[in-house]
Amino acid sequence: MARENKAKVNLSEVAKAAGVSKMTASRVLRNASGFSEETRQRVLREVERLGYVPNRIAAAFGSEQTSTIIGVSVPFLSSSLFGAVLDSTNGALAKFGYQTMIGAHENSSETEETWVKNILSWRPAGLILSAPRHSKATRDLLRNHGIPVAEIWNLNTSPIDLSVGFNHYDCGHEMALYILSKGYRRIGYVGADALAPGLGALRRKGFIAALEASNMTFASEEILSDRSSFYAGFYGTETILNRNRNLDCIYFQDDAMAIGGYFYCKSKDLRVPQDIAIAGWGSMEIASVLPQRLTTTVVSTQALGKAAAQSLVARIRGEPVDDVVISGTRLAPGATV
Amino acid sequence: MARENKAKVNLSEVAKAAGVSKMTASRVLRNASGFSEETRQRVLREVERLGYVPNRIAAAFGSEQTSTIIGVSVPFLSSSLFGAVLDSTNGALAKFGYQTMIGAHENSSETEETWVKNILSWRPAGLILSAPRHSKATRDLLRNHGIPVAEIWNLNTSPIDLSVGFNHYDCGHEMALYILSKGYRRIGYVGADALAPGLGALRRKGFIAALEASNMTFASEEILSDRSSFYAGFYGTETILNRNRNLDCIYFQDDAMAIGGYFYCKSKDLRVPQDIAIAGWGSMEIASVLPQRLTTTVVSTQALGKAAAQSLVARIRGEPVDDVVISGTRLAPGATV
DNA sequence: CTGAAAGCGCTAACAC
DNA sequence: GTGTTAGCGCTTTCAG
Repeated sequence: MARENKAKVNLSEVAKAAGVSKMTASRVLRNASGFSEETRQRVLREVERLGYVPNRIAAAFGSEQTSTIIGVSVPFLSSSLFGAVLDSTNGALAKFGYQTMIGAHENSSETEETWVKNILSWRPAGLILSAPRHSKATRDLLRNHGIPVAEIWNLNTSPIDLSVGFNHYDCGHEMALYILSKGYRRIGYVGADALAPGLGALRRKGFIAALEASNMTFASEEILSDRSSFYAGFYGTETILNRNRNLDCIYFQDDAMAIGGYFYCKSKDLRVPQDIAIAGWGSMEIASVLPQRLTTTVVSTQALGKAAAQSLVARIRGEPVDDVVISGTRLAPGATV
Repeated sequence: MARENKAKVNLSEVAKAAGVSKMTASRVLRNASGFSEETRQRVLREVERLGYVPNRIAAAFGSEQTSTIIGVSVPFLSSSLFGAVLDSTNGALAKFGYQTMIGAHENSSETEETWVKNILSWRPAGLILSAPRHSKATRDLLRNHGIPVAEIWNLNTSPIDLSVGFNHYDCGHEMALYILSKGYRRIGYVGADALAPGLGALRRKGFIAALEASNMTFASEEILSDRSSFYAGFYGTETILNRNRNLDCIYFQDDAMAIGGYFYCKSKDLRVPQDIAIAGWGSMEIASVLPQRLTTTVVSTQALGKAAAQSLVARIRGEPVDDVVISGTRLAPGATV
């Protein structure tokens, strides 16, 4: 089946058919002012009849020199946390009339840089970035372009432009205090971002700071060179417990790993939290059906995504916005600590 | 911080700086032929020096009348199954030099139609759709445009253009035969797509066909008006078991629901599969850490996404492709049936 | 191997 | 309320 060129109807033809000028037709379609109701009707009828599909490429080109495309980059499109962010961001942006162009940076600044360069050539109205760090080239590029940019996920107090994020450091710090308050003293850490430290590393730092304030430190750590997953948590827990059978609590990089760890413990008939306590971060839907409620930090990825979209759009429109927005988190005590 | 207009460097300036014509610079940048190595060096040096960012909007506009944008629509961006599809599709498309523009149709033909109309105005090179059905308007629009379209997820034997999918009907049929072979006779079904039947409904049909061949039918069904989730499975199982305590097996719409159901059963101290057997569809990463291996149909969302991207690109390039590609599925017997 | 001219489909600016 | 005139930054001819 060869590709043919159909759908060639353009504004001129619509205008001609409606007996008006291109300009008037254009105004009607953009809902600008400057046409009578009767004209409107006539133009819209022809649009319908001819099956006219506007050409946004031409529109973006011929006008403001910036499209209604918004580039959104996340670590992985298959991440459950970022999937929710994408969903709410995309929904909010669509309502504002923007289209989402996606990218997966895989926690690599280089991959992100390549993507940014690429996406900028589409003259997007704005960008949403989620990587904890950007290469210098990326930062320079964005600054020079003067394009609205919302950095999300991490809270960046001196953002390129805008920042909407969670305070990961505080999350870790708070969880450490909670765990200490419950009397645990031989605490381990299991993560999976050895190759490309993400925000889990920042939570870990906050956690360690709280430990050190009590003259403690992690009794053991296991940071895999992997991507966070249920199985990584399972395996990491097996490894750390085989090395250090004394642990009475493990803080995990996130809930997926914590749940994996939980099931490892269960598979060894360890009682949670009596034999070993478990804490995660992030909250996952599956937690609602598990036998025990997981102690974790609850975050609203949906709220974050929406807030980011709103801030970015406000910035694009030149409306006043806070440069830094903190998205709330809440330590949710469960039955596993 | 007001938005300024920087990065105004365009091809002309690069060309002038390099002492060549726009055309030559253009050729170098597109890696077309027709320039000397020395010219190439000079142009690239100026590109670097001036921080030139190509304008793809102008390029798409000025040339083939079709961009390198590919529109990809999935039910939800936060779905774990479709997240994986998106990830592999996006990765494959990026390698081919395409950009992904996303949409979430939420299992509504209307939402999809709106999105398709919108996306077509970007003159995409192709589209990937995942909805089981499209509105007539959508189908007409796509046919008239003659744009390459890959319909994924469901296997459509008479696709608009291309189809890459799983044979959901067969999946259900096969699972029914397996369950029957294990001696189960009082089988229930739990789903969550009452409002907008998706492909789970097709698996259910295949399952029923196999039951009917044995003069049986579902002993009980519970199809929630909800979105599939772990909790929906938990709750649906509670509902169906309260209504019919005789069931010896439940076939779930998908793994998320099956896992939710599994934990409901566990919470009631039901033995699986002795008291009640459980089967799902789709395979999820968490299955690797559960106490019992779930009996399910394993599908490769990654393979599907990649295959779809490859077929679509081949079609765009005018290379020969199979119109219909079946992505394999495999019944994986576990410990829950 | 290189360049000049034309034009893609739309919108901004200005006239009427 | 409506039309006219340019021109956005590229690429596609077509000449050299």
